[in-house]
Amino acid sequence: MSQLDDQAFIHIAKYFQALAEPMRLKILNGLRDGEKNVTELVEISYGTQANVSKHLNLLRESKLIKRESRGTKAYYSIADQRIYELCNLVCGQIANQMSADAAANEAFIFTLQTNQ
Amino acid sequence: MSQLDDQAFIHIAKYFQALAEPMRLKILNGLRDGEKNVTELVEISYGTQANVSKHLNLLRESKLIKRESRGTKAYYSIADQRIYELCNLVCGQIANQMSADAAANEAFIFTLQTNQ
DNA sequence: TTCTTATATAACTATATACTCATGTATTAT
DNA sequence: ATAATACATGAGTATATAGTTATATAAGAA
Repeated sequence: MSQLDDQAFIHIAKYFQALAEPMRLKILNGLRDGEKNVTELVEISYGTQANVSKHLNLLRESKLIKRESRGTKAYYSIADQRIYELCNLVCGQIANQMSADAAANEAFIFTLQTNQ
Repeated sequence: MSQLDDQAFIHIAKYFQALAEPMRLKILNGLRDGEKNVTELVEISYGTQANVSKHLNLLRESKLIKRESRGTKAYYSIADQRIYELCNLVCGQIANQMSADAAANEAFIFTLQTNQ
């Protein structure tokens, strides 16, 4: 396998890594209906301000979200419309439809096939 | 956010976590054209036998692949046909098409939209 | 049985990262 | 200028995990 491939796999792995954290999924889910500032995201996610800020920074570095500073507040939103496909897959109503012990994978993959 | 949601996010995050590792992506990519045994996967991935075995076990626990023991060999394959969609997204020819410094994210998301 | 091949796993190390607490910085209001 | 609000960030801790090395297990061959 070429070094080119290796780099590709590293890139893609990092992409998934950004999505591999419950708090970050919560945050992305919270951004589904439009931009929110940090305080709002803290409330939604039941996290601490410091921790949410860090996750936001990581998501921004991963190009999943973008930041716009207005006054004293920082508004975050999905960076790229194309990401909505993924955000739908990951954060959609699936979460609500799922029973606690039903495999999340099932719902997730099912949605991947049918939602497009 | 309900505890139900929390559980869902945890499940989905674990799912992504399984994909968030270059070696595991290599392995999954190696399985695209059908089952392979451990030795073959070791050769493909340029990993050590012990390490590949561990990744295979993790992928199996995540239900991404399945194992079939025949004789002294263990053959692994994609566990669920539905996972091919994802495997396509992640491990497809994109890797070859990408230049080393081009953002992997771009190619990945583009494929998500067009590849179905 | 003994040897070889194929795979799994235990012990260990190194690194990454999620989290908390405290503090820094920037913007607006008084 | 001072205070208050909103956010970011550094230091430190705890945990998870990728990797190596060495060993265990299991099946087939000699």
